[in-house]
Amino acid sequence: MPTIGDVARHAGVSRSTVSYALSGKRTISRETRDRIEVAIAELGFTPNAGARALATSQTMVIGLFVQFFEDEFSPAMLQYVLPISDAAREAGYDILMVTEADGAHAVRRIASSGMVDGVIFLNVAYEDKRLPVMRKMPQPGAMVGLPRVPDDFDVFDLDFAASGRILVDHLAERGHREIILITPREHVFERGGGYAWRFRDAALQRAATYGIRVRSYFGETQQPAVNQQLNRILDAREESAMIVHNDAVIAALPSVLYSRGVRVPDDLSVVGAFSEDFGKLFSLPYTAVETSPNKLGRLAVQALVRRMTDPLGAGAPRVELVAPHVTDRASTR
Amino acid sequence: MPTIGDVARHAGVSRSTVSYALSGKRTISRETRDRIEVAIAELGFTPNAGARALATSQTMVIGLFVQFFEDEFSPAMLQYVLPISDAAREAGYDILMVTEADGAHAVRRIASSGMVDGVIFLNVAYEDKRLPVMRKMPQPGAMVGLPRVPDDFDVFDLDFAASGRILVDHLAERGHREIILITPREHVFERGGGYAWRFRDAALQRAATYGIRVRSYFGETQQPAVNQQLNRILDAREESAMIVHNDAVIAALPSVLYSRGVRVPDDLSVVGAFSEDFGKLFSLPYTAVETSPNKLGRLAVQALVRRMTDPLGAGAPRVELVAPHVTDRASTR
DNA sequence: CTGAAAGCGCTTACAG
DNA sequence: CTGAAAGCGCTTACAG
Repeated sequence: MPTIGDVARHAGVSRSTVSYALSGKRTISRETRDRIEVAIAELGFTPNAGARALATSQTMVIGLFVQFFEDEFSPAMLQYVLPISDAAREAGYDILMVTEADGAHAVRRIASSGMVDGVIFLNVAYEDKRLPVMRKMPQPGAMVGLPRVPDDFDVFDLDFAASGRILVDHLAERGHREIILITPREHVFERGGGYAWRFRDAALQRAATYGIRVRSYFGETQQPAVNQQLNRILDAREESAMIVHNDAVIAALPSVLYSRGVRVPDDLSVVGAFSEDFGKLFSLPYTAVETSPNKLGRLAVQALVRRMTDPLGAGAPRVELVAPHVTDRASTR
Repeated sequence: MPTIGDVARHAGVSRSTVSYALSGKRTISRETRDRIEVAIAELGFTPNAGARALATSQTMVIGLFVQFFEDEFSPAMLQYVLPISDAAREAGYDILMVTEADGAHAVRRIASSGMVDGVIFLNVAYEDKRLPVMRKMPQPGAMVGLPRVPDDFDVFDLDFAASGRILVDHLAERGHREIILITPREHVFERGGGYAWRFRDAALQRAATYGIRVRSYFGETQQPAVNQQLNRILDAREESAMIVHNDAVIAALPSVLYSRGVRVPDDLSVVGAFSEDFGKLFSLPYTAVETSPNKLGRLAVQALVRRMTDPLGAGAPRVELVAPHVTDRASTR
């Protein structure tokens, strides 16, 4: 591969002049610039990224730390990854995607070796092991998911508490007095998936203010357990409505209801929390809180880019809980 | 961040000695090694990746070029990404994931700037624009998907022709004489998604040898078109069996069949082509050719790593079409 | 067993 | 408007 020295020789100028022509950081005469451009084109020159990174202390790479849990439903994650990748590219960054099981270890390896200018953590837990490690690193970080101690980082998440309340409100307004609530798996609560209890606790509390009775179940995540559990729950059902905060369960719901001959909303009102894309993927005809993975991912990138390019001007790190928005698909009565 | 010079000073040795202690490329006395280890631990030193890359011409990063098409079903892609990421890490590599729409342009940018030691392309088309660009680059590449001209690259794909045949055989053996075949969208054929016609053409040809009549449809990819089309097809159905080579259609099939009261296999035999994980995700109770994204991804990584670490010993690039394997889920009669 | 020095390919003050 | 030189943080022949 040709180097900047090859280009300089070819164009009959110094290496620094080529560099400045590339960066535009000082004015170059018309003829010199032309000669350099010709040389670059003829040699097919591209600056070496490693050398540039070494000289500038900037890699133009963002580390994206993905965390896959067995107790979660995998397609949900991709919805964050793609928009983040696209938004990063628009801002001139590439994505180093890290899926290592030991997230904390990976963070240390990647960040302290200077492979990235900043990091984004997906699926941040209440007590996330990656955060204390990252705090010691010089790069900034943006989180998707609300940790117990967010300080130092820009944090973005859906307002799950408000989401739980708004769905209870939706059912309460329509006269429902008894509701089934299906939450994430119990293990998600135990390992500190904050979204799980923020949603559930707020929903239960709100229901209490209406005097609504809620029967709450920890939903399954793997087939065939999902269908079996759903059938058991429906066998014992006395409620007129159902709130599903569990991706695997809501994805399986249409076929289970079909097979039982339960009609929505005539026999049962159903609401959930999932993104529009997720709903399309599984053809879900249910009114739901839009979880906005697209928006959250892009917000994280924007905040991170701001902080990487202008550390001082970016101000104090902030926590932004995106307000829920209900997409009415007429699945309640 | 501390540098190797800081470590050397702290340990009272030269920088080269620290480097050799790190790499193990020459013997270091017991005491020296201990002092260096202490210094590294106390300072929290990690070698700078950019500097190392510059000195060694090795980044220990693999470029993963993902291509999302609107006419394909997105969750399928993630099934390749994860195993590839895991396999790469096991071999000591990180993954730079590139989702840029203009794949050819991205390849040039990433490869010629030396950001990666090698590349993997997913979802390779028959005439893939990324390949001619990559051929001019010094790094090796591995493909998932069979291009028209594979030379220079290691290529891995499911043997889609054999897959089409084996499913026809499966139905023929059970006495079916009239079959519905649902293929990928027409646009997939037009833009050169080779897997589409390799499967279809082989299936049609095999069916002809049995004297089986096949009615072939280009399947839809987006709801609600998928369900509408399926209902139309089933309204006009005279066939006793169905081969589905279309992710969106097979995912939607259970609920459509439920809603129509069509029982599998009593009323209709169904076979498909999808991975075990995909089947679980959508609870698909259908006999199918396992598409083995896991295996294909890992094969690509292994071949690439071999070629990156031992360019000469790796031998000539090879094309490996993985033989199909049918997972019987008792959906045929 | 260890060190001094050159070199990887860039960028950017310093000088003119 | 342009160039010579130092420096980024490593690795690795060369020397002893």
